Amino acid sequence: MSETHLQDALDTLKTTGVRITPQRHAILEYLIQTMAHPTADEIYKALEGKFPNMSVATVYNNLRVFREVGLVKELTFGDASSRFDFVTNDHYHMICECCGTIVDFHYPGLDEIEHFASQVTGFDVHSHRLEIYGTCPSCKDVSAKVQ
Amino acid sequence: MSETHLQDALDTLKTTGVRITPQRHAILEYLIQTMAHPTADEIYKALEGKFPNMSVATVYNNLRVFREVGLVKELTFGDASSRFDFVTNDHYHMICECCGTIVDFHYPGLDEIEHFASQVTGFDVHSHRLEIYGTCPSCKDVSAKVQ
DNA sequence: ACACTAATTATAACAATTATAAATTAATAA
DNA sequence: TTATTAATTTATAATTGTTATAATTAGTGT
Repeated sequence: MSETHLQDALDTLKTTGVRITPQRHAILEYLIQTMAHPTADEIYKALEGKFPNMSVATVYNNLRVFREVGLVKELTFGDASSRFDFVTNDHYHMICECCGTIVDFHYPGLDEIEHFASQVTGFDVHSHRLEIYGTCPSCKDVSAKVQ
Repeated sequence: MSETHLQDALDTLKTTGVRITPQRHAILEYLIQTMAHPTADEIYKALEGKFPNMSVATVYNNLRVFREVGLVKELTFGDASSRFDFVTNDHYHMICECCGTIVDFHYPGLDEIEHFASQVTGFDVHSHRLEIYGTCPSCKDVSAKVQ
């Protein structure tokens, strides 16, 4: 399954005329395999073993390329650095305000609100972004024990 | 109307034990009056005339204070700097991907999806964030003319 | 008006990201 | 397969948004 994701991604690069370098291959592979919505620096550190000479700039450059081609989404929260998410089917993010964990969940698209907003504002709608914030089960446990 | 907003905000500061300084007064006033969802730097520049000696740090510090007290929301998009929004009643943001304009629109809360997500993930839900991206009417006009 | 403490200022530090230029390399066609 | 060429990587410096620090200033309750 993640194999086909990788293959599809590589095909996308090919058809859009983006060269497939070992670094790009590795970054994509890592993004697809991880569940962690990593930062650029985390990706950089994760691939340090395989590519001791890789520059941080390469990670940033390629994440930008992937985003432009639509393979990757950039998530910006309040904190310092962006997180990156390989684009699969539609899903939203539930974020723990205590420990920062991000969990994916699926929900039917919010067409209704998109349509409403378009009517009210006169904008053409392209996309939307939704995140839900709360406390994850394990942080709930911890705070229960502390009390 | 914005008068009462300001008064309410000052009351909130008083009851939470946050000192009311001329700088804080001015920042709040500016945030309430503007429709522009400004960045910290824009606020700083807007108040330069009134407070020639004010430091950027003061703007950042006070925006953090206001956020902690619940008077202000911090909006982080893909671009470099955060934008700040005085909290009134619930509204969402429609953002033009062409020129960056942010327009508010009202919509009944998304309780259903919050509840669903809570069920699926086991999180306690605190809040959510929704933005819709598109093209504003004036950018549509421009691109129509160019063609 | 005084004292106490928090807030402001000026400055430096920091951290994420981007720009630059030289060296390398993937893709293409001969 | 090899030569060519333009894209990519690397190393480094620069930039920018934001935060920390320490000294000075100024609100607020008495």
